[in-house]
Amino acid sequence: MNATADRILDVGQELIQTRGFSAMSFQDIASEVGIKKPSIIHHFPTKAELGVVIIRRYRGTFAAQLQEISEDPAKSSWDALESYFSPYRFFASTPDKVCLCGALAGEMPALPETMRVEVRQFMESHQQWLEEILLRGSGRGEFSSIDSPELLSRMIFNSLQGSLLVKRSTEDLSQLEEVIAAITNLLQTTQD
Amino acid sequence: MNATADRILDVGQELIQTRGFSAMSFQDIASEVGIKKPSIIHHFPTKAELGVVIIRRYRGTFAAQLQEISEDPAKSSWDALESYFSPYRFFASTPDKVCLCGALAGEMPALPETMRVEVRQFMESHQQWLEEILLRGSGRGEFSSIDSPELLSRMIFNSLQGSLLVKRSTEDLSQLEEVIAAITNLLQTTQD
DNA sequence: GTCTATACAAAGATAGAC
DNA sequence: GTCTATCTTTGTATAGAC
Repeated sequence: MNATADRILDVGQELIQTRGFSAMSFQDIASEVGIKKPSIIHHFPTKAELGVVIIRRYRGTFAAQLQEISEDPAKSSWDALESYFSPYRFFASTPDKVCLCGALAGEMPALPETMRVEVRQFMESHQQWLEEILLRGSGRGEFSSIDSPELLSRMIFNSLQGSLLVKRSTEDLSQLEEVIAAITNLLQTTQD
Repeated sequence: MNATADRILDVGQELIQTRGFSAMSFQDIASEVGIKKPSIIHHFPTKAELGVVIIRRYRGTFAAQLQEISEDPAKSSWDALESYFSPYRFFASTPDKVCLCGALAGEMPALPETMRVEVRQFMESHQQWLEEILLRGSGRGEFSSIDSPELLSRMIFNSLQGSLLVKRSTEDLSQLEEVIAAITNLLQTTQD
């Protein structure tokens, strides 16, 4: 049944984002969905395969959104950047939810290789997208002139992911907003 | 025996930094140290208590180093910042080692409260130390004038922790150096 | 202080009935 | 497609001999 499979993916993703892949079990998912453990295994034969499907789905929705944002002629580079911040803002508004791939990055050594590949691709595609937006915004004169978009895109990406990581421990939900403010200042006033 | 307890702490910390607290077991430590599981429990009755002692020790050595750095009259604010980057540089040079508390922050929801308290204090003390260095360096004219040291200290701290997190997934060890370069540029040229 | 032996719980996974 | 029942492994932790 497709609806059940979708529920399993939804609940599984939620649990990874709040507790982590290692700490999440088939039993947790089963209880939440309202079925038994073996029913999950019927849809996803191993935990690793379930993990891979969850990440692929997550990557897919992000990829579609990022493409839409960068191809929208009505959006300035500032708009594009704001759109990119949006999911981080959502995660930051919750006490313990983080980016799916940020959560998985924290337990890379414990993940099966099939999942590590997916996480790596997520990271690389996001950094590349950011780099393109920076390059474009700088070229159009929307952002301050940027010496190295590659370098700056990494700092931005790392600080966003880092904010979610640190937020979980300090429970200070304002950290992300402060990082975004710092990034904004940076793009307005400096020649990096 | 004190030497055994120290070995347990060393190996336990190493395993948390490379694999994570949940993924690490008494068995892993025992094998590495060369003793049996119950011998560990004789020194540290529960996994939570072992975790707390490891974090306290880590916090302690960092606290001593940070105090020494900021009180050294021979060190400029740039020197202090460079010294602060040093352990991150070391972690970044390894394929999968991260800051102990960065690793633990990734699994906060799965940690016992006694450990969460320790992690939170680590994060807060580091951000505060950075803020003081920024304030001092800005006041002395060593750094560019900084509008909000609190805001900037958070971005720097989050981007450093984020670099280690992301490095693990991309296996691109140069990420941290690029972030440090961006921070340096920022403090030299901009009024944040 | 370290060991053997064991208790107990929970994990991922399989077999087979319905 | 979902279930009950079970296997196997691994985890934390305890009891008690040496």
